[in-house]
Amino acid sequence: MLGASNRSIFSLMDLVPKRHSLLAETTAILREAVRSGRWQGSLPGERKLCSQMQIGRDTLRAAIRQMEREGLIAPGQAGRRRQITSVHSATGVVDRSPAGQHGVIVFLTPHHRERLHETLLLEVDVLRERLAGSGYRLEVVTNSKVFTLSRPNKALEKLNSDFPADAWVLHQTTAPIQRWFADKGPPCLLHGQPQGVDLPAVDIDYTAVGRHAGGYLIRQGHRNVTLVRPHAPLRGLDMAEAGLQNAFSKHPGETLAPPTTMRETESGDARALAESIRRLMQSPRRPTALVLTRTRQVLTVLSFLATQRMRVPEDLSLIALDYSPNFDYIVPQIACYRSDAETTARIVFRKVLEIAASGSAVHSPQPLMPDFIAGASVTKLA
Amino acid sequence: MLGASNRSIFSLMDLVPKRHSLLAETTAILREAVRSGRWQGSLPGERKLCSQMQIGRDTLRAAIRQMEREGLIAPGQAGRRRQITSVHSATGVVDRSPAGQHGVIVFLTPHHRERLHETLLLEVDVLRERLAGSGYRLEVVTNSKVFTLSRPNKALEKLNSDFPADAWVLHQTTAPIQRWFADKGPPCLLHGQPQGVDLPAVDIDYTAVGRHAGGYLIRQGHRNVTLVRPHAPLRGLDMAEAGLQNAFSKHPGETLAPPTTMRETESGDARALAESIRRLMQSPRRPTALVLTRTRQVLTVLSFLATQRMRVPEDLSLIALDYSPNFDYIVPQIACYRSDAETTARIVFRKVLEIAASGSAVHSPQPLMPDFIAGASVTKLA
DNA sequence: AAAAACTGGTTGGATCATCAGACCATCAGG
DNA sequence: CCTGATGGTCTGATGATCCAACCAGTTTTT
Repeated sequence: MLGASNRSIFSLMDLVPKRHSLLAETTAILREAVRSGRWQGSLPGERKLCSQMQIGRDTLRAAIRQMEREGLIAPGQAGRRRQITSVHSATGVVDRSPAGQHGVIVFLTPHHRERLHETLLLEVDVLRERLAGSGYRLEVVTNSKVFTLSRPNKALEKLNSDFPADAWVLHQTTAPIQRWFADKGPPCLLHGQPQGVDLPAVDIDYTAVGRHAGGYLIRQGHRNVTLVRPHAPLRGLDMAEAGLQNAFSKHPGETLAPPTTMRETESGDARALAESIRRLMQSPRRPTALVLTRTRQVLTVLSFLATQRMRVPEDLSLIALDYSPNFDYIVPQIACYRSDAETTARIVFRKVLEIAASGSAVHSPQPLMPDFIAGASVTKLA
Repeated sequence: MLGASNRSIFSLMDLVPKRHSLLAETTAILREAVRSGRWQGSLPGERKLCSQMQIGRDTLRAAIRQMEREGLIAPGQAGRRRQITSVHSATGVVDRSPAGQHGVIVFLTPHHRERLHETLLLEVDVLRERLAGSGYRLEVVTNSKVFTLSRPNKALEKLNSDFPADAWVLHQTTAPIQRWFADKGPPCLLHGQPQGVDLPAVDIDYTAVGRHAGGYLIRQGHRNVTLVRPHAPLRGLDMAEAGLQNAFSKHPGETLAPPTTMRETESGDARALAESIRRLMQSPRRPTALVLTRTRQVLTVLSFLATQRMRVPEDLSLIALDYSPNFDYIVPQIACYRSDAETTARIVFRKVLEIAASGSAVHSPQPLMPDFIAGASVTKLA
């Protein structure tokens, strides 16, 4: 008997207390009330309603805004009461996650699973761990064709029926995918920048990062800078580019030429990037510093420069807008922007849990700002 | 009934959302855990507990204070763990709860979680995913002090009582840890080489890898080779070293000087490794090729050589016994040995499931053999 | 026996959800 | 036209929660 003493009947899951959001509860109750035809035609006034529900007006309005998004209530007009548009529940948003039952969250990413960025990999793992503690299972869908199709609706419907989930986490998704989810898709959280849709999102403030990097390079004396970005049409990249441009255009006391942008080929191939860098370094407008948006670009550029017997930062400065633990193993320490995977995972976890439980969530109040690591890969010019 | 009046069937109560307090939930959960005899004698430390429960320390302490008032827990004393006063049914009465009960598997690794090798990270995630599908939860214990202690028994006992698990996966564990588990520890699976104990293990055949690498270098004309290994006393490293030596000593028709070995400093610091490489390259027995056992060494060596305007493979050939997806982004493609994380995870999954269910498992018949990727980082000498 | 690590206790400052109050422009109805 | 109700927006206050320190003891490790 003693030999079996270590067998545990306890799961760590038992230890994780459930977090409740007043907003989520409010939304659920309000949705049910509208759906069951409690009010005909229009809602009571906000002030009266929140006194009835014993909640603040902000909370009530957040819940109402959410239902507007779901199409249950028409957008409000000043002076008039809100109109109820539909009595039947849109997409059957039933009350979810009765205690003990297992829910499913799907994480959708364009990358191959084996090629997932280590920070993202860690984030997914932490997320999976936490979700398991709250009774949810995380499915990771990688390398789906929905990212390559120009008209992905059919594929998305199929994907959605293949993976019936309580909520989706959409990582680096394109505009058409986001639009489909916003229109008729299941509850979801954007892990990346929204592109013309109104969906809850969690992401880094790439504009601020780009601007900071630009300011730093300017202070270090760099006037000829090139940003290297992947081919993908992601808004985060646009923001980084805009932030960088902004830093150069708004620089006081001196008129600076705007930084240039180099787009990678669609394949993201290392050899192709190396060839582009070679041409760039031989061009008349040879930059003194590169702003890299992906950690893999750091490896490619660094190793390519080595083959040309060029040194970082003497011959070319590098600054990365992303971070990888591998940077710590590179000898001229790479100047970069580091965000904590566990922190991000925790935020995503809370939001996605709320979304899975209530159907949607309030929008993130403030974007994440990573820490700047001043490495030795940027040299100070005279 | 149909003729019922206009009088509303709705009560105002329906509209009032419930307010939950995290503190109340926490107290309830904690109380139940103590009452059911989850921990014997004393509670885990506050910091560990709140990380497990995913709550702040203040919240946890408030809950504990409440239970002190109830008399379930003795008042705390600085320096000592909290004692459970109400000893209730300490007998291992296994209340076989309904099906679907979660088991717990613990994955023990010496590395920081943020520094986990990407292949291992992927493997852990796949393992967690599969285990979740079989009703098990994977807990990852990283950076534990049991790896640095010369006599870790006490710490292991504490660890074991803090994490009651059905089975353990021991990644890169030292001999004393393995001995403790073999003697009185719970069921476990070694993810790495056994060191003087008889425990089920899953690992790569590093002897074969080392021998193959040696043979390949010899065929490419290299006669002066150095193996770079971390400081850790792991048998896998010894095996790789022995395999390499073996290839050189058994080479037919020619008597070769045995390859040398370079041990990293204990910290595994990039700058320290770079300094060692510098000395090595200036020594009279300057090697023509390095055999690297860790992927991070590839990054450090590569980037350090670049600072010296030395090129790979013209000035120094590199071959890695390990693999990282990042190698694909390095321009002279790194010769390396790649093993599939998903395959490894599948094997570990099956074994650990067997161990968790039965307490032991048959020993693995065949060790894993990774694929050799013939990269351009090894040059052919005359 | 000294050093290091861990323990409960305490503090101050952050963030966030929520609330309450105020102001405004708009609209309906007299 | 006036008046009151309505949605839209802003402010500051508050409490729950978290986090990073620091402290003074105790245990563990060397």
